[in-house]
Amino acid sequence: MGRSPCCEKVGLKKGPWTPEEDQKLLAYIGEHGHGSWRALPAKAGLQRCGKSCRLRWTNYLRPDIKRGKFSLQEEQTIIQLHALLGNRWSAIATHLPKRTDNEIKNYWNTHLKKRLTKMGIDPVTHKPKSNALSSGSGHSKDSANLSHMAQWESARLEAEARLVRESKLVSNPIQQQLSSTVLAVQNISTTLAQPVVLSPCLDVLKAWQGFWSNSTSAGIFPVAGNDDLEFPTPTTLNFSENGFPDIQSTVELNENQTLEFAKSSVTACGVGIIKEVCTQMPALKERLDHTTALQEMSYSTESAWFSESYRAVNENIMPLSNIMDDFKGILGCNCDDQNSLMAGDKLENGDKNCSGDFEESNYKHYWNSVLNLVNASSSSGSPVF
DNA sequence: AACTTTGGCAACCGCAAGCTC
DNA sequence: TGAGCTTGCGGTTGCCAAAGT
Repeated sequence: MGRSPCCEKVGLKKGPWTPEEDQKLLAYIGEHGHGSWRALPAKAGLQRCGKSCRLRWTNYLRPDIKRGKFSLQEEQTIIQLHALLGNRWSAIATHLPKRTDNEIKNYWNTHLKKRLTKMGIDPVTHKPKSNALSSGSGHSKDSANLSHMAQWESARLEAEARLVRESKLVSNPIQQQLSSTVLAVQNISTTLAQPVVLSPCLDVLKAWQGFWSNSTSAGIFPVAGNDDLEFPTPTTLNFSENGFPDIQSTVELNENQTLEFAKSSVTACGVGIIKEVCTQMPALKERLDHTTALQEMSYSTESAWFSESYRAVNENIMPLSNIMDDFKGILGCNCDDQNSLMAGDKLENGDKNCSGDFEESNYKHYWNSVLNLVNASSSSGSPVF
């Protein structure tokens, strides 16, 4: 690839920006917008490369940047998102309005990472160091499940961020609908800042819940008996008291049902996680095809992708039980005990919990302890912080 | 007061993905 | 289709000021 270096020309200035340079850059962007960054320096009369200008603008000069000390809320958000996303600073930054990824990255490296280390928590794994070292035989599966949790959440957050960006640029009915969906999902995401760990099953299963609920209310599936979430025979998709599905047998979808599922999935949890679901299920992806009936949803690459995916489910009459098994396998959780997880009940041996509960419980307790320490130290001036 | 170490942060570097032609 | 270009991202560096000796 003949990629030309950014600052190949001799004579281009590097290093700290002067107030005069800042003024030139601000004035030019204020009047013309940045346009092509590569062409900007010459037009603005700057002896800088375009990349340097872009960095200066995005990390310092942009008017919507909040500077100064990070609030406790922001710290909590960073720590929790980092546990889920790792060093994906741009994704984390989307949840911290007016903070740049560079600023968050610096703050993590200079403050938060050290704090966690002092607390005996591995800032990479977010586990107590002793646990991280002794993650032995019995927990390997749990660790894998936890990894899946992080991957799912990561994919979802990235999709959210992408959709938010896109929604600012594109305006069509589907995008607007997605934008509102993203906002709703972000509201859910903000609960990450609370000392409660959301079950990784939540969004996916909400999609299923929404799907079945909408399908029955829309008459796509006949409802025998009542309007609640119980499912009629011969299908045996049941919902527990907390409203989460327990698929026990095969359900076949026609194209209309598939479309309804797609729509309700978007409504329930956004496109990103559905896409990730299908990514995790090669059987779906392998059978992708095109269909005019579902192309009405194809306003964006992602919606097209996932509508096609679910058409593939339809065409091959893939048993939903198989899909749900895949969900469970990916998540490592059957969500039978959603309430106890959400309520923070202590898990004990013998409980009917999913395979990932041990790790999830530890995870939850970890967050609580982290946040308690953060809160305590901020109020008492503890040397820990 | 002079020197060294540490902390904080802006900026740079290189890679990769997406876009355009 | 693929080369070249643009942009975004994450890791790293280097400068400067504060703190420590």
